[in-house]
Amino acid sequence: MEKTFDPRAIEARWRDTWESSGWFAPQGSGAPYSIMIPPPNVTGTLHMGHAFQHTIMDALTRYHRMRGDDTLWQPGTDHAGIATQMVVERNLKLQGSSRLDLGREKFVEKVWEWKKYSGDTIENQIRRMGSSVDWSRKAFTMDPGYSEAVIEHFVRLHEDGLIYRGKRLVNWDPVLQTAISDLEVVQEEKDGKLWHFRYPLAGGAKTQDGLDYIVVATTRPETMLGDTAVAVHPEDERYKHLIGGKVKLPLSDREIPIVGDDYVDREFGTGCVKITPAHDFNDYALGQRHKLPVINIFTPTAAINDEAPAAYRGLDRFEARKRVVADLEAQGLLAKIDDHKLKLPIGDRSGVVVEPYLTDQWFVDLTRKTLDDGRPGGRTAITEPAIQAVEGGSIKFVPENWSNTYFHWLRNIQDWCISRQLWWGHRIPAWYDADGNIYVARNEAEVRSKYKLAADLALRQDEDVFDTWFSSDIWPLATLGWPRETPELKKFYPSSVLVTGFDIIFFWVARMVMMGLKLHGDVPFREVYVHGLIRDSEGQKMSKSKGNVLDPLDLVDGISLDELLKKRTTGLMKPETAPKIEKATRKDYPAGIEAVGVDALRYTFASLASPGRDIRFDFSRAAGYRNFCNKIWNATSYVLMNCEEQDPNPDGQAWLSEADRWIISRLQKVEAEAAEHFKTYRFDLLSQTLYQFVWNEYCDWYLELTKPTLRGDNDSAKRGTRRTLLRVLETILRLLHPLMPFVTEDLWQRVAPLAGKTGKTIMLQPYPTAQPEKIDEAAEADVEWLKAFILGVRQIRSGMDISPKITLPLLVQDAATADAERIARLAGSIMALTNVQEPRLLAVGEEPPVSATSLLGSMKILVPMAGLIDKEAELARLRKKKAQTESDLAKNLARMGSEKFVNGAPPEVLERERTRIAQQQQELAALNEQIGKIEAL
RNA sequence: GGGUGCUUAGCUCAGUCGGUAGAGCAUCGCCCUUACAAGGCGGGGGUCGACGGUUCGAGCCCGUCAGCACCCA
Repeated sequence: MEKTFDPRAIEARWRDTWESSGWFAPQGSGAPYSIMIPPPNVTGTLHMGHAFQHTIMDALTRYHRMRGDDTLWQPGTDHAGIATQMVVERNLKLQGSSRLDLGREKFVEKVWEWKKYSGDTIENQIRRMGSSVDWSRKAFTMDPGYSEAVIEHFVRLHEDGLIYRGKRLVNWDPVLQTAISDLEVVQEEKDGKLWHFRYPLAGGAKTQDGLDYIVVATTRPETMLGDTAVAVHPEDERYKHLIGGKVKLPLSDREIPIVGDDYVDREFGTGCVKITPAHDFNDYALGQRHKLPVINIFTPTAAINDEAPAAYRGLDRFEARKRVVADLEAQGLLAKIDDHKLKLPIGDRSGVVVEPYLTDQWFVDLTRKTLDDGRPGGRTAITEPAIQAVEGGSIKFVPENWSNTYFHWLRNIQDWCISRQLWWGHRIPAWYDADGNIYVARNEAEVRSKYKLAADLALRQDEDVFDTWFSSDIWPLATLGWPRETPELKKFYPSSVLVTGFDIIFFWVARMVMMGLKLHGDVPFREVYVHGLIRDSEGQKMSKSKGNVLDPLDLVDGISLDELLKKRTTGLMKPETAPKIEKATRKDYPAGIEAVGVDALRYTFASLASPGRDIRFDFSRAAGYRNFCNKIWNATSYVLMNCEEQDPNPDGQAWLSEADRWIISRLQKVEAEAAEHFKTYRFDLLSQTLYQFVWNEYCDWYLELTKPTLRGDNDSAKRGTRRTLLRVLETILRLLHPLMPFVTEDLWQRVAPLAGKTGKTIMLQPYPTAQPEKIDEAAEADVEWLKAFILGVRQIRSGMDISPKITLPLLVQDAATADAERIARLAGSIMALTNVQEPRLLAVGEEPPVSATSLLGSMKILVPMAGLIDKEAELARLRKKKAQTESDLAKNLARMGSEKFVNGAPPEVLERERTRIAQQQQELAALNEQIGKIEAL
């Protein structure tokens, strides 16, 4: 065996074997278990969040596969309409070309090229991480079959009257020139201005103060070109009398009405609000109530269009703002400018301010109870069932409180705008004739037959594509063959669990539930495990622009500082941030990043996966788990060295020592805990339990305790120990395998045959389960006593600074019968682990020589001081111990002295307290006696 | 404005049933002892954000406040 663990070689050895052997495909004879991967966007490469999420899914998948379940992990990728189109457009721009230069067909070809590149990269990353997805079923949201499903999805909803086309105010991204949904708009707080303008009153009207104008306040002066009213609160004494009158809209020379509406906040600004129905959602609603005209003043790129006065036409919205303000000021109509904090709606993809904009779009009805024709509306048919699925427990969120987020959103849901003015995506299956009639069916031929259209009637397909989420919302269905009733669909739908981040509960999770129920009558998954976000060590979100991203494979393989700097500083949207990024990177990773291997990285993710919490990624954790892998490697090396071909008669009679029975007993408890942690998705506790058991119990204590046995000459005991070493190790490897697949497979291949196991791979071996009958409390108590005894001796040695090479004499005073019996049985272990001579029990009344002392219950462990021990050091040690004991004892005495405690606490607590006090008093007496003796020297 | 989560050792975090606070990393001392120096052995380090309440007893339950993060409007 190689001396140290080399993750690279191991990973390379197993990756291909697993996949080419077909072991990732469903095959168990047990119950179906399935996980649908949240399909990564084909926008580039996978980041730490993906690696984290995939670790969890793979751990679950491997666990259930090992349990014999018929396990499917469905892989695939998402075409991610806007996001991918943007990436390709950016690349074109670098080459001096553009989407419009190429035209739709050529552009889409380019995107497919990119998709191939990005998709391959992503697949490769998934493979490298050891993710056991069933590649034979890999899917893409624009595969032909998938596309059919998307069309079916739309047509069915349309046939049920749940899809409509309408002219509505939508969020318009003037850079991408497409509508986007509410969810794709983020509100950002910015410092802005509040401009106050004078609008002259028409018809000689006057305010209460005798002014011939009113003042309106606005954060968006340019929209006044589209104003069609001024609104005041109907109860506002200042303006009440003006309602029904008009103002002369400056610059446009239109007269617009003054209306009263209680939407107006009297406290805000002047209490007079300009109303622009075409460019503000609230104004639009108010306009509808007052039947105001709607004047759209923007082009699709948010420049001023021909509806506005000639002077402003063609100006960009921000340019127009300056001009409007300047012109009003020139006319003496600018009253004042205040600083103002405002919320700006920003497109989450383009990063620019989006405009409320009036266009024709397709919507999914999610809000109507009943349709005009009496059929159920979207609220009844789609939204309510999705709420009920979680309320009624058909779907369970883990952690549970995410269901509140889910409910809140669904209960306040708006109709969903699903059309996008993009080129990359599923073309909407709707056709128009020259008269603007709309026909919806699966294809043009079906349109003609369905609507009985003449063969020569010219039809034009809708240019728009679907919102990406309108295709990913059927991911659990379409990947299994829906709308066809395939065997896979029957078996693996609903999937067992969805593993996802909270950021897409609305975008994706809720929509899958809605559509799964609507289209297939059942929920898409039984549980939703919601994990946190991966952040950097400072708690910042990782992003390219912040320069703090980590490529998971750079942790796996390691990366030099120079390489890392290059990666982080090239291709930045804002190249001027490069020096700052460089500085921060040099600070965080002065020597680059050391390779830790896949297993360690996965284990790190698991250990950090505490529920309801974001994760600060800390490299030192990964390094620690790399060491853990090495520890397992070396422990295996020891076991093999001592077990391989060591026993000519391995099946012979075996006697199990206390240590053997102890580790077997402990193993049962660990197995039970592991099962519990998997069930509750506590990968952090799982990793901790296994780490603790392997390192602190198996390696630190058990392996050490086997040494004297294996050096001894009791064949039966040696055989028992070898057998236990092997069997426990083999079990440990299986326990760890879902979290660290590579090293466990590699080691299992060597260990399993010796442990009497056969099989081509660990990944299809049964996951260990506890056998309660092997729990041995007596052996556990023996070993706990032994550990305490050994610790006592070691504390003396360490406290006295005695070299580990010196074999110490050892005396024991005041040993109880049970202690004496244990000493007799376990002396070999004590001697081996502490390098002492055989302990000698002092007879009753026998005066011991002056010694350094450790207490174990009522028993004193003594190391005679002659020639070995520093008087002052021992005194210091004893006094420290005494101080601790005194302080604890004082606390406990105070508690027992409290009447309230004595009267109120249950008897068992009081009993425990009394025992504790008695022990501490005894200990204190012993310490005092010992201190006195040494002081007297 | 409404909501959620967080605040525990120098750092990153566990803490289940309310019963004397744990891990990893870092740190200090000794040790290259035949599985492992990516290691072994031993040690130090905490007013559990603040205040109040419930309780015999609170890191944990309740309330108020502060700070941080996120979500929604």
